[in-house]
Amino acid sequence: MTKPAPTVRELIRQHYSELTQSERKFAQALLENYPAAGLASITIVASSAEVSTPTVARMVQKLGFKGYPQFHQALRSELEAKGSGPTKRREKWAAEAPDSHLLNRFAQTVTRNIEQTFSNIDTGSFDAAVAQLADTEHQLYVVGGRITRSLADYAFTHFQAVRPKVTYLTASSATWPHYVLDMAAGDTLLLFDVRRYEANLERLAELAAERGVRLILITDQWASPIARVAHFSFNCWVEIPSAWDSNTSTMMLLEALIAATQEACWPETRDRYERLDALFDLTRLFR
Amino acid sequence: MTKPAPTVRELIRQHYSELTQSERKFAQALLENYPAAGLASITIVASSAEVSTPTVARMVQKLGFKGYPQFHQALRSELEAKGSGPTKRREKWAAEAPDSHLLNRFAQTVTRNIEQTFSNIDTGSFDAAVAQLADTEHQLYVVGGRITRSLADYAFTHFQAVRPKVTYLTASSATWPHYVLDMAAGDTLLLFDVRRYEANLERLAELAAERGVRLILITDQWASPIARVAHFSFNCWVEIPSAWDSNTSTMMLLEALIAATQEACWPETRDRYERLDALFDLTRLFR
DNA sequence: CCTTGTTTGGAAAAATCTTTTCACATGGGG
DNA sequence: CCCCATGTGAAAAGATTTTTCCAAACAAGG
Repeated sequence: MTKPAPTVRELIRQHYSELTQSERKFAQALLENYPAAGLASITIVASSAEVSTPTVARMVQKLGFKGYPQFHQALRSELEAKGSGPTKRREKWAAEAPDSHLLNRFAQTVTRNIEQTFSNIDTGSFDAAVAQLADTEHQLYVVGGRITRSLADYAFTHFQAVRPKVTYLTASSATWPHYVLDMAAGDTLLLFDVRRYEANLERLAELAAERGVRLILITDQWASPIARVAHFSFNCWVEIPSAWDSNTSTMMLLEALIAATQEACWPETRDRYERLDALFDLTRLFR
Repeated sequence: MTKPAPTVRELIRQHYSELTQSERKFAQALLENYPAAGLASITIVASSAEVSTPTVARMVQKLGFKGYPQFHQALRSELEAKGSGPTKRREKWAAEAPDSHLLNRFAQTVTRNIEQTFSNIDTGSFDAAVAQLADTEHQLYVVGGRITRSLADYAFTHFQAVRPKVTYLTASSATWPHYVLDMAAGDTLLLFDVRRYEANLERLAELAAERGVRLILITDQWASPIARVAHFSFNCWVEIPSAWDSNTSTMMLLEALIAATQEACWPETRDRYERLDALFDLTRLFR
């Protein structure tokens, strides 16, 4: 069984009575700004607590560390543990299944990907991209790669319901130039490109960018080369222990964009949904 | 007025397109364990990200720092500012965004859906369904509804890579009888049907069931009527505060099925992937 | 006022870390 | 197929940090 590894904070409390005056001065400074005040070099840390370097060195040894680097390392480990701590780790996902069941392992990995994806979104860019997607004055084009084509398709289906002037660039890249023909400055192109990145897509992005089209790129954590010319790019963590990549986080980000766009386009969108429903009812009558 | 001093996270996003491959590798490592992963010495940080020391040194200069110590200092300042801020640290998804931001609300709802979905999966059925999907003796058909068509398409793309004998039933339900013609007992039909449930799909399911085809249904929490004739059904929680349903949990379940099927079909699947890669390389040569 | 034991910080030596240089590797373009 | 541009890491050079040592300062008791 492994020992619980006491935190530096606990160690200080524990050894406080043995500490000398200067050492206590440093201990106070550290506790008042924990743990940041202990993460610099010993010289900086010492001078900002207004004690000498050897005082700090002696003290960390009293706490049981071999030297300052070990003390430093301990603080960092604590911080790291804390970083992954607040995220409520679900032990088991599928009810009565062991942790080792593929379902649980898969759920854990993908959840981690989702967390990473969302915590790395810049809300400013997100809002700006949504404003772009909600600009119904201009055309919105959607395109995806070999795998992400399905996501582009999903995006198209929903955006078409949310707003007018949406065009889906078909899977066959041979026809893409036809679409570029009609692209105008101010239009928006929503691209999906996860590895392995496709040269055709990149070329399309360049052509569109040259014509003043605003590019919104949804890519993976390693970033497609298109990121260079895109106005907004969003990175999705997609890696799973498998021969292919998981697009659950991609899907979730896409849906977030759709939800935000819908909100931005309200109430015109509500009107569209009502008309759409009416149309579905009509097709049912015909049958 | 002092400048807002961008965080290192922001700097990385901002300069991401200029970064080289190894630099990105380090950037990823840092983002995944932020900021602890950047608070050690440059040598330690570099080796734990599996890049060389100069790579890190060059990168921090690209970010605008004079050297590694300045970068280190910036990270510590951020940490310090965070620690002295409001102690009430609620779980946030998008960094530095208020809880009320759509992104965070959306993430919370969808995460709840995912939890519900996965904790309600019966692992026995899951394993049995996977065995069915991995049965390469028989044909596998995939079909989806108006919205879930994209998911069916995604499923098709991946299952086609994993195993032979996979057929995608096109969007146009008028042609579905043609496919039914060739369905045989023991074949598998993977159906997606979330509300609003489609009569065409139900009719197709009945026809297939009559012919001894095994039905695997992926539906929503309220269950499509097809569940009555399906051999396995999986319910995905899809409700979000919106006019449409979220299919992130559906996507995740689908990917879990693909991952499990891939594992069940190994090593034939590996062989297929290798051949697929070779074919892609060939098409690149043609261009 | 002296003595003794302890604490403290300056300074130098030792160790470590950071930066720069340079040669090799890699991959795209002619 | 070769060449060139760019990216990468090994290693040396330089800078900093960590540690050790020691003398000065200090407090308490005789």
